[in-house]
Amino acid sequence: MQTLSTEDYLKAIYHASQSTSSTVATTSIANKIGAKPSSVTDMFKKLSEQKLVKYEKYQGVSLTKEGVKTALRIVRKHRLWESFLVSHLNFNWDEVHQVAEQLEHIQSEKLTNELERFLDYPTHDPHGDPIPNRALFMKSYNKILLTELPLNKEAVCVGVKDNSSDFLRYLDRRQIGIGTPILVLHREDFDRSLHIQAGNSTLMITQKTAENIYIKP
Amino acid sequence: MQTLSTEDYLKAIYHASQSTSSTVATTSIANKIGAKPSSVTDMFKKLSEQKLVKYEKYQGVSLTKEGVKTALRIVRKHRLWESFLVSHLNFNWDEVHQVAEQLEHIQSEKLTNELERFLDYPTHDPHGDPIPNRALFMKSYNKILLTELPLNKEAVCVGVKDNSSDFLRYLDRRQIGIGTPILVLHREDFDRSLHIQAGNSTLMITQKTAENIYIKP
DNA sequence: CATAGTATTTAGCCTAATCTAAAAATATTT
DNA sequence: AAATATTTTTAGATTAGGCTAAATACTATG
Repeated sequence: MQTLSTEDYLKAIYHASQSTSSTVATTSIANKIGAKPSSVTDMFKKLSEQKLVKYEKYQGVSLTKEGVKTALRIVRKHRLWESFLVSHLNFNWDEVHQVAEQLEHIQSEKLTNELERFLDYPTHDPHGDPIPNRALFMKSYNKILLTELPLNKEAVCVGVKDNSSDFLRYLDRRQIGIGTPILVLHREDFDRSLHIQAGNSTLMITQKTAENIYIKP
Repeated sequence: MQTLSTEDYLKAIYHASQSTSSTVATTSIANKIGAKPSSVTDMFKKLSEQKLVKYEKYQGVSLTKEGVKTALRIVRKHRLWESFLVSHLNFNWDEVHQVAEQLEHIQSEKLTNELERFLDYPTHDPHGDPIPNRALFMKSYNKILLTELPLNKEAVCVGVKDNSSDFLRYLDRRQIGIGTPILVLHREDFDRSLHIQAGNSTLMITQKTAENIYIKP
């Protein structure tokens, strides 16, 4: 049984290790958690004693098998709750994160599994991220960033990289969401901005926007 | 903004003060919370500084207006979540308490109010306890204990006093639940046990059982 | 109404999770 | 490769919430 804090650390390490092939650095976790590096070091030691991470001084951490499982259990809950908030409680996809951060710590296997059943076994959350099933297995689309999409090739938006409220509301205003069909009409060599067709409308987006949108051709 | 612990104390004080017309004693809260009286004294001081309770040494505590509001906000969430668990997630009424104890601490006005809407503004939880509305107002039936019901007077079960799993499962086996029509056929003078008709079946219950069932004539 | 018994508070200590400041190790640059 | 910069760890302190043991205040009984 974990404390709130250890769960937060495990989740942060899990996410950080998704983007780094090597071990996860103390500072990167400190930034995610909003704590000082010295506090993170302490926690690394604690998690290491519980055999949830592999930790060697000055060498960063990596999750053990058990650590990954614990992290995935939290990710599962987080994404199920986000789905519930959007599908049944009128939350917008930019409003769910903060509340799900609390709900993900609720301890009840039955609750999680019944929620999943109630939602009819969703495979992806409102941001397009895959939801681990009861066996903690998940399948993600083989998605690519919008910056990689060749001209005039049909594709569909399946996710976002940046989950900030600001970015999500920006996409709302542009009427881009999960499932929106997207076509790149023109790529400006000068600043890598794109003219795209999103749904019915034609619009221009910057490179920075394009590299935060996942699509499936 | 309260911590988990202060919320637990406020709720415990609220419930304790429902059955005591005077102030709430240190020991009674210690028992409810599962802490030592000395810890409770410390917390009383802390809550007093925050003006959530009125506390004078050796005289027990009582909630201030603000304290009552805070407590009711927690009770509201607790009972809404219990309702949700039973009505949509296949929980039995004896299984909801523990999970609701966690869910009641989730901070999001929107979540609470949307949950209430989703459940179609329920007025009572699965145990028959009234749910405070958005304005923290609630109306309870003018219920009485089954021990008070005169012979052969029609009544309906509207709540339970003991919320323990053991008692609730016992009632399940007897097919007594919220809404079950009840009629007292005979009262045994010797041990105050009752012969009652509950729904379609006739059965015998002890005085102890009867004094934990609320009915409305 | 004095005294025994119970309830409450005080004093001092513990643990988890944080912090700051300083020391040590690693990384980078010249 | 030495010097400098950055990252990480250590040491010691802090806060919230809890504990035990001892002191103090209330309550009830003879």
